[in-house]
Amino acid sequence: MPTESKLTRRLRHGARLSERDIGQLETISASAIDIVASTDLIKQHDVAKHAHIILDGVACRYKFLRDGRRAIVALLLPGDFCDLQDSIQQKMDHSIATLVDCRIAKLDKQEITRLLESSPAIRRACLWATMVEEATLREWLVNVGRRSSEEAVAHLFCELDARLGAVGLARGHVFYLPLTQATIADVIGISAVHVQRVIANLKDAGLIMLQDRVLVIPDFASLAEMADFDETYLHLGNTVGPHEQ
Amino acid sequence: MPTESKLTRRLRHGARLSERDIGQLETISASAIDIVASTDLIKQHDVAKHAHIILDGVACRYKFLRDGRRAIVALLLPGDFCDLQDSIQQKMDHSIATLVDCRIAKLDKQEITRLLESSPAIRRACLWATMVEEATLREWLVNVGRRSSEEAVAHLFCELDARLGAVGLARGHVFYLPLTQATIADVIGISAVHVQRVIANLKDAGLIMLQDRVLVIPDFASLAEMADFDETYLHLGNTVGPHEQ
DNA sequence: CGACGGGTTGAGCCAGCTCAATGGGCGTGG
DNA sequence: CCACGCCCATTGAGCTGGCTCAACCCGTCG
Repeated sequence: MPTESKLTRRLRHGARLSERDIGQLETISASAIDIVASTDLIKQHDVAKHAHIILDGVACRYKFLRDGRRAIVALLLPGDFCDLQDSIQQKMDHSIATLVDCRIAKLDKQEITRLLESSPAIRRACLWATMVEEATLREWLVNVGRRSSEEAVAHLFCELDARLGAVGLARGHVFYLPLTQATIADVIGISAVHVQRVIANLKDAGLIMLQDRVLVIPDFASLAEMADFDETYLHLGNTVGPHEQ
Repeated sequence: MPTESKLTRRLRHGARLSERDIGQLETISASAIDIVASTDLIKQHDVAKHAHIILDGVACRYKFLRDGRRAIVALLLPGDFCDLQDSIQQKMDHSIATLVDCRIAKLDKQEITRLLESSPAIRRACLWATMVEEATLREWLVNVGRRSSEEAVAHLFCELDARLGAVGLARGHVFYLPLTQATIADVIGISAVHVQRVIANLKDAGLIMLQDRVLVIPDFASLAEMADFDETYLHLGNTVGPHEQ
């Protein structure tokens, strides 16, 4: 099945899905709509009416401080839920925006409930996704709080490689990196110009190649080593699905 | 009821609990045991066998980097669950340790299941607690990534005031602060020496008083203002329970 | 009484910041 | 088709918040 959606590919890592489950997910994926870059899906203080699922492109959760500083607190990649739990909740404590053109499925509360009640495997997969998201937040906190900027950027690249690889968007440690330096800066908590210098250093050290948004990690082990990257927190372990092709 | 446990007090913020629910929670609370400071409850890479609930004292989630740097990624206060979801999960991606002497309830998987299935209100409260934890992680990420060290420490104090207040451990913006400067440093991602200077500045500015571990916030609004503290993310809004005495 | 865990203080250093200017790619309007 | 503007990356120069190292102090506990 060459057309299996990113959502299915992602959730396969969280639970063993039946044919019927996959059918469900594919139906949802098929309903996705296009949304252009830099659109807010939900704004802080709004009440979430639907959940969003990214099928193509990249979005982020972010917060602004009064003086305009921005912090990005999550990157949402294909296969990721944006607000499974948030949509149950009351007021959003952050905003969500697309970073590039995206294809996104929207589910209202009813559809979410129906999805969650349709099968234990799907429920398990969604719970898994939530836990992975929380674990990722913790790892980012380490990244921002205790790693040098070079380690932090390297760590981010390792994480993206793993996460994109898990949905088939990275092969052989080569992938399209859809982030501007300013975006990376707001993820790591440093300035945009410093991102530039850090990337230059990583290039000089031969740890990465990056041109026209294509990132190549020639020796993943070295990069992971300098970044202190340990992918346990992504919990991709129980990969069940086919590593076809 | 002067002896209502911190667990009950905390979960009241997440759902309207019945007498029966409270009975459950009080039974659990009564089974708590004492654990001395600086004990690991669970270590990274272990598989969680039980969930822990803090009833007294403070614990933290933390991670070490290879070179010994430490990052604290959560503070666990009375009424907090340590690992509701983790205990469903496989390998821990972080450790949990007590920071001071604690009273802690341990639940094995069976007891967790029984608790969650005992009532929808309790289920809702636990879901709420999980979402608040995630929201707190996001706010910390902002703190560490985009706030100055003074703002960050001030923000932490505001958060602790709100969280401790929610379980009756802070009154009139005065509370016992059970953290060493080194601990605060690992929360904020700065050095212990610098914590000292930051606290000195906050004192000089008249924003806090701190002596013998007792923190007084004479003018909460001012501190919150400089810290850019907005307590939405703690979702204490739907307080239902009695604000007695 | 010595050791140890915290807090406090000083001095010098450096990672990462700000400000500023430059250049390329691309879309839009004339 | 060109010109303009905008977004993004790049580079230089000087500044500073927070760091490290190193004392020293105090209270507590064995």
